[in-house]
Amino acid sequence: MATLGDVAKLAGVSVSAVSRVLSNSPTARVSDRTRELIHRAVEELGYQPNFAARALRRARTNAIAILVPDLTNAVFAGLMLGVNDAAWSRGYTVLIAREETLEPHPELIRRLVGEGRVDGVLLQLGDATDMTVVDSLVESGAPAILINTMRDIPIGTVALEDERAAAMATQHLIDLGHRHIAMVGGLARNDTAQRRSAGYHTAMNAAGLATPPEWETWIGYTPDNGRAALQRLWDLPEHPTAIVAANVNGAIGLLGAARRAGIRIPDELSIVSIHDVWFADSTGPPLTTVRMPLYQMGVTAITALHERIGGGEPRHERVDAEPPVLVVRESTAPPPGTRRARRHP
Amino acid sequence: MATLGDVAKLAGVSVSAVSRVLSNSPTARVSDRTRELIHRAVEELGYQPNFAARALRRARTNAIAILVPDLTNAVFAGLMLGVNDAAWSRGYTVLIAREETLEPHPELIRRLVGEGRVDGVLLQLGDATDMTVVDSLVESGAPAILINTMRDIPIGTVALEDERAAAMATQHLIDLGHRHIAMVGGLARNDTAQRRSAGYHTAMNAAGLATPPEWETWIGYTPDNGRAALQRLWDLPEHPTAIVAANVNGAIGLLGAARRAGIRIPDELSIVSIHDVWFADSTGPPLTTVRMPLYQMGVTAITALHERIGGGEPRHERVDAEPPVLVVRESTAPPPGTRRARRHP
DNA sequence: TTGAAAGCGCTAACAT
DNA sequence: ATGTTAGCGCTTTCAA
Repeated sequence: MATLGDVAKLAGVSVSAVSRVLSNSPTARVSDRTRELIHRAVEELGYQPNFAARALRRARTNAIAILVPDLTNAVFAGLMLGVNDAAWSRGYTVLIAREETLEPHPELIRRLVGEGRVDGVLLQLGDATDMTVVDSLVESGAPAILINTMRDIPIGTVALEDERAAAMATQHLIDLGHRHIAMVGGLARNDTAQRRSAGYHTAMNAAGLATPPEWETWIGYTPDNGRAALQRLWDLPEHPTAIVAANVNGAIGLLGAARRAGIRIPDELSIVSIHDVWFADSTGPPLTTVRMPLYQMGVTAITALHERIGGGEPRHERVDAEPPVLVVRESTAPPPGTRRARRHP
Repeated sequence: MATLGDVAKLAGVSVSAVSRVLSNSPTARVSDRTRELIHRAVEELGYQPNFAARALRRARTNAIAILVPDLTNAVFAGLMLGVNDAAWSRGYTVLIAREETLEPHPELIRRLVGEGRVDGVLLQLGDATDMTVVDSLVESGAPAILINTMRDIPIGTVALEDERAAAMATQHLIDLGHRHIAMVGGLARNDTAQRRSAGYHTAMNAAGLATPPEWETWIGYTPDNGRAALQRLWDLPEHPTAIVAANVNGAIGLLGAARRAGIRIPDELSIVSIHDVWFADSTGPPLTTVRMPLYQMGVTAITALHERIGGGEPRHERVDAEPPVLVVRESTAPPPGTRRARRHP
């Protein structure tokens, strides 16, 4: 590999001249002739700056890491897209790690940031994540952004309009004529779960509908959790006619469990979920969802991290430039007994 | 951040002693007392070796990159899992990039490897990828492994048992009694598409069944491609009663197109796909698939890349320790007219 | 067994 | 406008 020195020698100038030209800072005053010479030499040698040397010298790697609990989660995939695009366009490369990879969370972060492998970290907490991570992150002072989180801590956070999305989903069911609507939520300690629950309650209250506590589950966002939630709801003496699923993965579990239990969707039970995924129109039946601006959240997270790395104060951002949108498919319909009447009023 | 020098000073020894202890090479002979002193100092200062300095000195980053055409593809997600686990357990961090990120493929790779950001690259070619990439990769001499590829080129490759999987899928349909079986394949220049086609033909020939060329499409692996393929097959005077989809994403498109066209699955048309994804049991109807060892392929790819980085010759690996397995769900059934008879012989 | 010292390739302050 | 030079933090001869 050619080095700066090689280029300098070939061009017949000093290394600092080459460095100045290549990092073309506006303050660097170089004659056109020299610049020309250098560019020619760079071309001829196929010179590429050495990443490690540069990183060592500048104490900056221009790399960031994103830590997610689950690489196969389609919701995170949407997020990743935005993160990736925004990161690369700002000159960052993206390092990816699954949580519990190799070592517990705080060690991982300490290693990544402490060894100077990355300039900052994007962190999507999982249900299983030990919450002390956040404390140790705060303590470490490393530039980091918590994704899908909105909490008053001295780390940056970005979150979606969860409450609004849940209210929209709930309202859609109310508009269809449902009065018995359940909420299949996330873990109670998860702050998105809290906000989505709040949105559900807001919409229900506004419509004057009851929300008995046994109609709200707090099990989690996975397909398995969704299955468990349906089980629990169906063990109740009275069943809801519709469900708001706080997460699309849970909704998919719900769908599978309903199929196995012989519950017809949407005839007997309507389901609407928060988060849209690309295969939502191929589930059985195609799932009605509220699409969230995940790509945009990825972009916002990188922007925030970039600022933080540059020395900015931690901020708490809500991604609201693009509103949630209801995508009506075939998993929602008027409640049993009212269909015909409503369809042909 | 504490440096080696800080540790040395605190321990009252030289930096070289510290370096030797921390990189604990077997040849390094250090007294127990010194070692003890050093460890204590490391502990006290919370020392972490600087990544850039080490990389500069050793001309090794212990990072690898994986380039995929599409971050949201669930098939690649399965692969990523294996790659990630295997990489971290060997001490590599994983850098991820979507193809066309920022710049065309060869530049990207040149930058990643040429600047010494990573020690090697894992590359999943996409349908849209310019094939000159491979040439320029070969020419560059950078350690790289082509995933899902089996070609006689001086770069390592790893591939699955595509032919076998396609034959299994086809045989499943034959066993159900189908005689008119179509193949919805990938692009002809894609070598997995060729192998899957071959498997289909093998099974069909062995059963003495006809494979008219118009019953084999070569459009591509995406859901859209799947929709287009169904369209084309249904424009034919005679329809197949079953389809082997060379890729699960295409199969999902097929499912959607069938639903929209009012074709009942599996009653009128059976569909089986290659590659299983986690939501395959929630599609409408749940999709019969042939599951491939994607995780294992990721592990194999990292192993091969690691060897290559260590100076080994490029090898061409087939991932066959774990055979493909047929996962029968509800998208396949005996052909129309034969169901009752076969179910109750 | 331990230490001194020479760089790895680059940037930036300083000198010319 | 251009060149010289001192490190960034680490590994690794070489000497003691």
